[in-house]
Amino acid sequence: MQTLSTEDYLKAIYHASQSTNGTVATTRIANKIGAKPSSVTDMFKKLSEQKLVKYQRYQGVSLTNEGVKTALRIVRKHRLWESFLVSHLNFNWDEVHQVAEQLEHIQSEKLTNELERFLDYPTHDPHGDPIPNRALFMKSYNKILLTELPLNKEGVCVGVKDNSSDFLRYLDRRQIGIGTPILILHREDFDQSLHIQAGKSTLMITQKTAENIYIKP
Amino acid sequence: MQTLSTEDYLKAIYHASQSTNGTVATTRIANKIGAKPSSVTDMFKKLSEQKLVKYQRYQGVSLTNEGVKTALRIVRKHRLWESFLVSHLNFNWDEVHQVAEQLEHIQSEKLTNELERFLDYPTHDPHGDPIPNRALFMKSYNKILLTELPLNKEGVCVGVKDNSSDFLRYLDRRQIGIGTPILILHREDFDQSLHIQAGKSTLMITQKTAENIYIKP
DNA sequence: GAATATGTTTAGGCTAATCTAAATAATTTT
DNA sequence: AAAATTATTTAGATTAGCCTAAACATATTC
Repeated sequence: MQTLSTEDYLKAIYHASQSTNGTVATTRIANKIGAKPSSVTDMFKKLSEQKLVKYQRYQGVSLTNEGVKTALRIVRKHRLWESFLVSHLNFNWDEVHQVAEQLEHIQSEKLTNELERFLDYPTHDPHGDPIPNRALFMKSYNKILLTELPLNKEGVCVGVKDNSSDFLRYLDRRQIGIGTPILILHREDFDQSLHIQAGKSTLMITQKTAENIYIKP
Repeated sequence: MQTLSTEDYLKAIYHASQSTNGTVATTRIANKIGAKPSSVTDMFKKLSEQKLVKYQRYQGVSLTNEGVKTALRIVRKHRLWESFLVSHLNFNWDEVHQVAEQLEHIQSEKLTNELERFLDYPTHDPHGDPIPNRALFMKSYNKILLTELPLNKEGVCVGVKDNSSDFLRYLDRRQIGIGTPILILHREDFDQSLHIQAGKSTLMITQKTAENIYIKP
């Protein structure tokens, strides 16, 4: 049985390790969690005793198999709750994160599994991220960044990299969301800004925006 | 903003004070919470500083108006979640308590209010207890104990006093639930056991059982 | 490769919520 | 109303999770 805090650490380590092939540095987690590096070191030791991470002084941590499982159980709950909030409780995709951060800690296997059934076994959350199933297995689309989409080849928006409220609301205003078909009409060499067709409207977006949109070609 | 623990104390004090006209003794809360009386004394002092309770050494506590409001907000969440679990997630009425104890601490007004809308503004939870509305107002039936129902006068089961899983499952087996019409056919003077008509079946129940069933005459 | 900068850990403290054991107040019994 | 019992509070300790400041490794720069 984990505490709130250890669950937060495991989830943070899991997410951080996705982009770094396994091992994660102390400061990285300190920033994610909002704690000082010294506190993170303490927690690394504690998690290490519980065999949830492998830890060597000055070398960062990596999750053990048990640690990955625990993290995925939390990710599963987080994404199921986000889906519920959007599909049944009128939440917008930029509002769900904070509440799901609380709901992901609720301990009840029956609750999680029944919620999944009630939502009809969703495979992706409102931001396009894959939801682990009961066996903690998930498959993600093989997606690319919008910046990598060839000119005049149609793709579909299947996710976002930046989950901040600011970015998501910006996309709302541009009428870009999960499922929106997108086509690059022109790439401006000068500043890499893109002229795109998104759904029915054509519009201009910056490189920074394009770098945060995932596309299935 | 309250901690998990202060919320538990406020709820416990609220429930205890229902049967004692306001003031509640230290030991009473210690038993409810599962803590030692000395810990309860500490918490009473803390809640008193926050003006959520009135506390005088050796005289027990009573909730202030603010304290009552905070407690009712938690009761509201608890009962809404219980309703959700039973109506949409296939939970039985004896299984919901433990999970609702966790869900009641989730902080999001929007979540609570949207859940209430989604459930179509329920007035009572699966055990027949009234659900405070957004303004924290609730009205309960004027109900009596089954032991007080006159012979041959029909009433309807509208709640239970004992919420233990054992008792609720016993009622399930006897096919007694919220809404079941009940009639006392005969009262045995010797041991106060009752011969009753419950729905379509007639059966025998002990005085102890009858003392834990609420009836609207 | 020595000097500097950056990242990490250790040592020692703090707070919230709990505990045990002893002291004190209130209540009940004789 | 004194004695005995029960309830409550105080004093001092413990644990988890965090902090700051200082010490120590590692990485980077010259």
